[in-house]
Amino acid sequence: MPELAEVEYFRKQWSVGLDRKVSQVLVKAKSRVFREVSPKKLSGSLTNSFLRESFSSGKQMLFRFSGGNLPDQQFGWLGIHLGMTGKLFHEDLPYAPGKHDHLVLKMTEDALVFQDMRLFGKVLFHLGKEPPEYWAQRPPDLLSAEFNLKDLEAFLQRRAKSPLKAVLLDQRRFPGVGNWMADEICFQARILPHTPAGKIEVERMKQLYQKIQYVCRGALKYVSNDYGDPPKSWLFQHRWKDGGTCPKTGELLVREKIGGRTTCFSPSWQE
DNA sequence: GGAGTTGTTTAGGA
DNA sequence: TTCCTAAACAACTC
Repeated sequence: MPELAEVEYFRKQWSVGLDRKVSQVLVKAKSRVFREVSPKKLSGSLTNSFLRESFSSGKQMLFRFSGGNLPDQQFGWLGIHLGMTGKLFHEDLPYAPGKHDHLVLKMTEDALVFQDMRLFGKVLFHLGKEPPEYWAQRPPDLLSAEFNLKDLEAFLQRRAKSPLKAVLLDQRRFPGVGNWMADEICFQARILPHTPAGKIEVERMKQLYQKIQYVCRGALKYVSNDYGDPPKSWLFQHRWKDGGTCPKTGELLVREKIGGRTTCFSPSWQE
């Protein structure tokens, strides 16, 4: 379930390859994950290069390579989006790619693997001194100072009629927020997910702003290091199946579709 | 066998 | 035009 913190967890799985040489690049060339890039160019460029650095921002990851076949003074920038079921992991060599492994970087001692069962993920590649354009234009991180209350307010006004839940899933403003985080934010801020974004009053807006940061920080703390779960006091632990109860009131949680996505909330707690 | 699934893009309707 | 919803993408599990 790759949202903000899961993406950060997966990014770190490839850190064993930092400053190691890519001895071989295996690609499943016809895979849908290469729909926006030439797998040949990617594997040719990265073979014999060194993994230097990695970044994550929202649900996007970027890996920087240099040396090897790459032109002098230029970097290879490998972008990965995990979609619904993508994962990054490392395995000891020798490693035989499985059915859903689309990209494998064989390093000195490990294989760095991108696996994706449902193929909603994608691979991007850019050659140049600077990161690719789409990376430069990504929206501000929710835990950065650039994400402020005023902008939040303005954005909710712009989508005044949409349910808050649907608005929170918009990656252009809430990078990294996925289905469970959107529900958790509504739960922690005590706002019902169907509430039209334009109908949230000033006090609750402040609460919402704080809880967005609280949920992002908590998710990173609990999930990004070892893929652990958030605490029992979070909706997260109770939301996945019918019959779960609210950790605040003990009442039955409600599950329904909002904004096209399964949404879980506690009616009396979130009023 | 049918329904549901953690994400994003697009087509088409309001 | 603008904004929103539903469908499509694909392959698994329950």
